[in-house]
Amino acid sequence: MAIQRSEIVAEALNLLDAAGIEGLTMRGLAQRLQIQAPSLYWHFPSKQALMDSMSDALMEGVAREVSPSASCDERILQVAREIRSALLSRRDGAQVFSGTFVPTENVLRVGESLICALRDGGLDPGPAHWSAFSILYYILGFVIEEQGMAALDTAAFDAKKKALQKMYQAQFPNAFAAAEAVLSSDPDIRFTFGIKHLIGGLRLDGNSQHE
Amino acid sequence: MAIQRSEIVAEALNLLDAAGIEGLTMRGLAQRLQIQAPSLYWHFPSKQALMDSMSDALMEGVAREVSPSASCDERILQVAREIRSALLSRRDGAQVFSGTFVPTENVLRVGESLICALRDGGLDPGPAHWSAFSILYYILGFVIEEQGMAALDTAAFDAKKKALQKMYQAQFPNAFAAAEAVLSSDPDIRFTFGIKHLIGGLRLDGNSQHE
DNA sequence: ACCTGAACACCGTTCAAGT
DNA sequence: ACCTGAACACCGTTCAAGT
Repeated sequence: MAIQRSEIVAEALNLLDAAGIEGLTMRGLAQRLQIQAPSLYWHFPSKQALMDSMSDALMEGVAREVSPSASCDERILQVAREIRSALLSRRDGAQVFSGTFVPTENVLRVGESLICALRDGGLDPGPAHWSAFSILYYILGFVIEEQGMAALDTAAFDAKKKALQKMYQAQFPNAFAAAEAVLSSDPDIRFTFGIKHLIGGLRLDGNSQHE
Repeated sequence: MAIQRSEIVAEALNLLDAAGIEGLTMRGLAQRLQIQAPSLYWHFPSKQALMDSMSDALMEGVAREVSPSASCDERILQVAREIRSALLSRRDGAQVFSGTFVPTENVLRVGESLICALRDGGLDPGPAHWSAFSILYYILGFVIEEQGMAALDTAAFDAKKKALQKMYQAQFPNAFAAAEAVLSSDPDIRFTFGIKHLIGGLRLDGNSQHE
């Protein structure tokens, strides 16, 4: 019985979880599927095409039901959190997703939900569109860094801290404080704080813009 | 006469320009330097360490002289443009820079300049700090995508457009319009529009917040 | 239509040994 | 201190051939 494209993608995500993006190899994937590596090239023209499908699959459950009664802020916050969760759900998920723009159904639906909420918030098409990208890039950048830090072993982590200590703290006091925060504060809290601030800056109707 | 670390980094950037991130190999670099690949491991413990140095070198000329007379908005805009230029100055520069946080002098100076401008704009340390990350992530995400699109040959580019056409335009009208814009509009204009809107949302003193 | 065997042209990294 | 030769353990991809 022939193997399904969807099975390959699902198993590729399992391999990603188990071995990280470095360990995501065509040979390793083939082995898990009990086929030979070249067979994969009948289903996908390249590893990149497979990773594009993985990116789409990552967004499978995101923005499925966006509560229409919620405020625009809340809808954006909800979708943003769902995107982050989806990227975090697999090791190095953000790195897989990053890179090239993939105009597939799941990705477009996520984009649509963000832009819709922004438009409902009173933004014109242009600003809504740029704002959606700002939000996506923020999430992607945040999670790439988050998963990158998580991938460091304690030795590498300490090395980073050491490198930072070696800089003159007095020379770049603000950047130093920011770097320390990245290395030590709770990412959930950082994410919520940052995304709320980003949303709060978008001048949507109905948020406390003038206070 | 022994080779300098800085020569290796400089040549690595040249190789990046010539061959892209896929073609950036220790063997290829060694050849350009007229040494053998294993010799590089006396100077750098790993390829990643070399790429960290490349990231730092990319930021070499950024935020060197930020005009103190300019408004906060203008200073941020200037630094943002310098960062984008720096990333664009080498093929796949944004991808090299992306990934792990590198707390080196050039990187910290760039961060410092952004946070300083934000603080001068009246932001408290926390918001200034998150806003700086939002701006950095926006730029990084933008340029990764920009360079990713540039790397597509015309066949791959057309394939993306075709994939987009195959989606029901009516299903995701806003995302569709946004995707079309990414594929066809001038990146310089898109960048300026997006970053200005992002800065404009930060509620700095002295910009037209209430209009 | 779907898969394999064998091969091509590479990788990053280690390590003993050279100078 | 700095570099080499040889090797280890891999890669993505192609392609003729099998079923």
